[in-house]
Amino acid sequence: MERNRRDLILKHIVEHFIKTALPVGSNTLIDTYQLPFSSATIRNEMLSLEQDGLLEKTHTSSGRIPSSQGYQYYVDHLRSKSVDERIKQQLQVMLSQKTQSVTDIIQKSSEILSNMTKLASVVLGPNAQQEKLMSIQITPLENNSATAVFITDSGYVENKTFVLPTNIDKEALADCMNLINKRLKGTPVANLSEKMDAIRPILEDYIVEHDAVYQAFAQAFINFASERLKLYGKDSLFNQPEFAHDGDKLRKILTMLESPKLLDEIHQNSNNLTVNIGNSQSHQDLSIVSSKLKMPGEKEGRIALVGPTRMDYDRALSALEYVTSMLESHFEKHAEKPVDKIKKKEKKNEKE
Amino acid sequence: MERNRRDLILKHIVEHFIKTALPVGSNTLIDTYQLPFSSATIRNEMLSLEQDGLLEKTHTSSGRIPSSQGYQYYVDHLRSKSVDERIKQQLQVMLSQKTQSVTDIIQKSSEILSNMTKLASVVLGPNAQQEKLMSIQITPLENNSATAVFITDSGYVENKTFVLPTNIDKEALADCMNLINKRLKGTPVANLSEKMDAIRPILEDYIVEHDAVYQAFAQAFINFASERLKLYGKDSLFNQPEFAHDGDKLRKILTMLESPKLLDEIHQNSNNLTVNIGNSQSHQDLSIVSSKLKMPGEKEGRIALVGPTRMDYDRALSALEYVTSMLESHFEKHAEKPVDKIKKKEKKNEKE
DNA sequence: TTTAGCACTCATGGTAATTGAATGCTAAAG
DNA sequence: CTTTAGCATTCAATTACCATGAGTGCTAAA
Repeated sequence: MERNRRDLILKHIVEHFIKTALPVGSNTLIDTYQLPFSSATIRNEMLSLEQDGLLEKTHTSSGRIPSSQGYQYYVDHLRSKSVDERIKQQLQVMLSQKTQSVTDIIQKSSEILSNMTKLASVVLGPNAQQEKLMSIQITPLENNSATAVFITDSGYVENKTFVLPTNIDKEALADCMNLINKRLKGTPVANLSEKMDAIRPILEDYIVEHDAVYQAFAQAFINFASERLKLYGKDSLFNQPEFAHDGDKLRKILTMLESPKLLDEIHQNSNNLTVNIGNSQSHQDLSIVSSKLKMPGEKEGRIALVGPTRMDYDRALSALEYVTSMLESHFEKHAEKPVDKIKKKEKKNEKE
Repeated sequence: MERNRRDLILKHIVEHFIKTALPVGSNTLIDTYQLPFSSATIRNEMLSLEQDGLLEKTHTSSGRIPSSQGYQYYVDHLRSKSVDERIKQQLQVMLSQKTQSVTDIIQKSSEILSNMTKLASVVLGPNAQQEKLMSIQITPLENNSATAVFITDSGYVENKTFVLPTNIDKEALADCMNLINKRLKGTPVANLSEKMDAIRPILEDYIVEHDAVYQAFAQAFINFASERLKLYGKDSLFNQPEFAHDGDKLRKILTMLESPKLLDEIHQNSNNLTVNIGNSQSHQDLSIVSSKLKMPGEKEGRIALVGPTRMDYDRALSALEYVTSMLESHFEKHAEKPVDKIKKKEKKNEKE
């Protein structure tokens, strides 16, 4: 009973503060939630909660706000784990659309998440370093140039356009491409530069400035190394009152959102679901919740929601859990019973 | 003589206001620039300038700030057209590096511009609608999926990953790809959906859910339509005093910067060099200067600098003009005398 | 035509004075 | 032993007020 009241009060404080962004006092609490205790009782509990490090005061005679620990406790024991019906709906509608690529789906999911939670959502693709190069294709364009397209086994595409001599022999080009393809196919991205080194002598036969080409390719490979990251709903953060009238803070956060530090922080987590409340060395007033996402082909990515420490953890976590689990089962389902898109000519009659 | 003084005063007011972001009064003007007139004279001129709509007051007894017209007049007649040496240097260093793709070069130029002007720089690629499809390649990946890569004649690459049946026949896939390739190669992006329609009956031979595939491809083609846009140095704007302590305004601007309206606005200009001072319906306190950029292959893009109405127009315009003209001549030079990257085996001896 | 002088305006910044939401504590009531 | 009522106290936030000074427009003299 006692424990219950304590928890109840903490829960209400956290949730009320999440809504209002204002320190919450004993009377407000009673008035809004019609608790069957007196303000004094609440105050006593709050004092105890504060002594245990779950609450904080902004100044001597202010209401309480949750501390990081308070949030953590709330997340661990108190949140209601209720998934917003609108998210379920939207996700279902989205997933029911056919002909979507994996990245399309993830992107749209991320947008839904961002819209519904009013948080910035970050998608971290699988680490390209572990992927294998599937194909290199060089396509001659008009005007003395050619585009090289690199594809990894998970379907990640990187491309680079080069200027070529006007009188380039197409055969030589094709030869060159075949050579490179043969040697590099299947190589993990991480070992690409190494392998490039090995072909270098052979390259010299085809290419005058083999050093230049080497560097150019190496550059393209480095691009693979940069994490594949998408950021959605950055704007949502603007509407958070804690940032609205503090241009300075807002600025810091926005720059931070695009810094690699954030990536590191998210990427380091390998747990299924992680919550990072204000611990973020990158910025104090920021919290990150993230979830692992198994993608087709044994690849693993992460989806994260980033927002102010005072974020609606219940909503964010529930939504995140729901979305990732739905996505995973969707991917599984479609791996087993794939959409019959392409068939042999002979199978035509099986249609429908 | 009179006209001269008037202009001189206007010039100083504009430039001083650009520096300080503070309304500038008669005394300040004399003190800072040691003008050989009395404050009263300046005041008279300022009054006249105000009556002509070139200056404004923030309140009855404040100094003057330039109006949009004032800026416009300054841009048209008063600016010194001096190019910062550092830009020349940086650009030269950048261009001297070999093995850079066209987009690399443009991107880096844009970054230099943004750094040097402290403005956000926007790069608008050529309108993909006018480009022709050069090649469609479908690469089967592991795990029942395949990536389709579309390349236009200017080297723009679009890709899409699909899930495929586990038991897909590679031959059928190759056939299908060859068919699509044959029929679609050379088609302007704008006519792509139309042409797709034509192949539809043939597609049915290969593909069960030809409608799904049709839609999927159509979707990819639509992506071409979306302007190819890069935004750099957004952060630079944060440091502008007019936004620094007005989170609300900053928010509006940032959202605006990523809205399609901006694109439209930039894209509608076809002039060599355009200045858009506060006219922008998208946002009042924003100015856009943009310049046409001829890219290799008769393609045209635009580079724009976006910033507060109170931006250093001289610096911005000069830098923009300089950079675009340098880029164009660089592209021309390398079209005529291209880097000899690839050669036929037989030509090996010509090396160096 | 220019300038000196002057009265006037008004944003800016600082210092009270006031308010009120919250607290902690004590002592009584359950 | 727990809860509650009552009360003095604290302190952020709001408001009021005043002084400052940069700036203006206007008039009259140079």
